[in-house]
Amino acid sequence: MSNPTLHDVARAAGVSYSTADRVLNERGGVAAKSIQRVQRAIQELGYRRDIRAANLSRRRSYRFAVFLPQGDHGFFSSLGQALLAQAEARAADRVSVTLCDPSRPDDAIREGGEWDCAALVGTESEGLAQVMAELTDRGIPAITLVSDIDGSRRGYVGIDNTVAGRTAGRLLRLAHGRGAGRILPVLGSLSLRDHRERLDGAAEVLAAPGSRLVLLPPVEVHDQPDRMRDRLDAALRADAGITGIYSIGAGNRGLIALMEAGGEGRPFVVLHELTPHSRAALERDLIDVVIDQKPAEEAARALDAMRAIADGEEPPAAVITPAIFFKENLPGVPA
Amino acid sequence: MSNPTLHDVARAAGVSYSTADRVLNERGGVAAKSIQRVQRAIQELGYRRDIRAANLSRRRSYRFAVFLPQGDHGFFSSLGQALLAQAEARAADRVSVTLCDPSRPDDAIREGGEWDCAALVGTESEGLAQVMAELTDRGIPAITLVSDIDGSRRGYVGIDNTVAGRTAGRLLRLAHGRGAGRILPVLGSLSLRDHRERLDGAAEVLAAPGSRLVLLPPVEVHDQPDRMRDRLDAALRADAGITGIYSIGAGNRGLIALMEAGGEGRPFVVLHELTPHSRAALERDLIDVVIDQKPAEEAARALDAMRAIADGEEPPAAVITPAIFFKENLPGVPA
DNA sequence: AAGAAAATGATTGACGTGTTTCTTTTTCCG
DNA sequence: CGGAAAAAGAAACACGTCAATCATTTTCTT
Repeated sequence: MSNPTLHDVARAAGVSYSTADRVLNERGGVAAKSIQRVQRAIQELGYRRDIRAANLSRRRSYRFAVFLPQGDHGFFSSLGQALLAQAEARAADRVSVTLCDPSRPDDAIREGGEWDCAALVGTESEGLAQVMAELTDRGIPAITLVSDIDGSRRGYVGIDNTVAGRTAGRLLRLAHGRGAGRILPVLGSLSLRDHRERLDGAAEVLAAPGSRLVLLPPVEVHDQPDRMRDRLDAALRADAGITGIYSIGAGNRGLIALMEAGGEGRPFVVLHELTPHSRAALERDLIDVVIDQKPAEEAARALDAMRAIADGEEPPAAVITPAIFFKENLPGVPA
Repeated sequence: MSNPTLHDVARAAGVSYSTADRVLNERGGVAAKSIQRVQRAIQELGYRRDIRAANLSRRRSYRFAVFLPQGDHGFFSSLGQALLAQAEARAADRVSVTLCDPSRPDDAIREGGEWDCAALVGTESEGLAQVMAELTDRGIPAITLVSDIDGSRRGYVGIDNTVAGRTAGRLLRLAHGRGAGRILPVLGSLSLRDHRERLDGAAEVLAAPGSRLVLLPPVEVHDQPDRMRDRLDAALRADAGITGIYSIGAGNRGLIALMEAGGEGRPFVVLHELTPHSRAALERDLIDVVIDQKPAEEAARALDAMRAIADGEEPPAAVITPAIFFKENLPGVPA
């Protein structure tokens, strides 16, 4: 039989449907002997519960919360949009997503929210620990996005930031051929785990045998475009030998503006996240490489993982391979 | 109402459930006026049929066929495995996949197969046109994978091969810095559309202003490792100035063997598809870059598209962004 | 062995849609 | 106006599971 039902299982086990159901759904009150017989029948028949029928019956819906920092941050907003778009696309599966601001712990939405799973974007913001505690308190499982967090969580969806850093390092080395150079890393803050990991990854490759590149001490710009512009400008003036820039975090508008003003002979620039700004900068040869973590895919995987958890399964491993964009391989604008 | 049912629609339209059903499923025998009223109600309530309930009711299953060239071709076999694995993962959605050999037109499987949708891997093989005719004949919709095909098909899932070629070109330019060089393209056959597109993409970038690279005439090796090795060996001996190789198709075991034997001072090598061989070669510094079209993702998108078509929807656009792998950013071995 | 407790069986009505059959109402046409 | 045809309604069963209730049987306890 291609698709045995629970009735078939019950028959094969020599018990009633009720008993099979009690075993399957762990309702208790079943003799050990019967449990074994049912489980064996499940094994032998290769029974798998029809999730569609089950969800239909229990009027199941998937209510997910995503705690996403708000504000002027291109990547986060596009991740938010991708999440909402994905939820819309899965409306037939009764998936809904609520975006929450982690920095407002007493958010009304959060008060009333009854969620089946939550996702935390792992920037070490103030409210996040509080949110985690609250979720644990209420027994709501959580995964992390973008950057991992220590603590009890059920899975991580996002890129491997160390690998991303290594990628940047490799690209910088490629761009320098056999020549020497000085690379300036710019990041939001050293206290952010994802930034630190990227920096470490890059450092590893730049320090490897055969490299004639030097990684300078990182500049912290707190993801702010103006600060990015000022600090970077100062650093470039102070050290005329800088041949490469690795922008690890956000605030790249400031970097791009500087490159635009800078004239020819600019350093080789690698940065993260494909946004309208960075895309335009690539096209205009103001920067060289964009490493993108593909918010759309990340959103899809995040919902997959949260759904699996809500269904009581193990979330699938979801390490996203970041995309590398040059001027020449930009994706077509979706029609 | 969050999730209106067809009953709700019927009530809102002031007709019976039967009539609403007749309109929804286009069974005919409904007055134009009623059709309009029902459709308006669907619009206003934002009704969407619950596909799970619908599938449950009609005992729906998704039976897909994939026509995949067999034989000693790492990528195709990993794509095949990925497809089967994906089907297994979606067993709960009643998805099943049958792999067929396009070069055996009288295959027993193919004879008896009743499929809801098919996928054709678009290598211009002999049997493929016949398969397409057969499918059209039977009214089975089809999509293309890996390489597009002209003709009546409902969608394409895979990478943009022209963009992939441009990517290779850009990487080769990067690797040469401002220096000059001669690039040797190696491909299966110029009659294969995907190979041609990749070559064109690379040519475009290598011929762009500022480039000091020359793209040599392509060598055809018909995806065979020994031929790859022989032809490539001959070409490298004939032209000592070759500084880069772009391997567009398969048969890379021959290339890798040659690089291994070749000693130091080898050219910069870009090739396609991450396989155990190419991975090992990257790790051992025998080649430099692998452009991968991610068979697992391709399989997932292919099933998404086929399912959408089987459900009578428009398949989602699925242009996959190829991954670029260096030695430094190889994905971890899945645990 | 009687009674309590535990285990099991039997049955029922959802969930939202598909599908069929049969009846009733409306519309059309000569 | 009468009859046929078209349109609409009503009802039932199915799909596989969940969840609850109630009746029955088995097992355990004293």
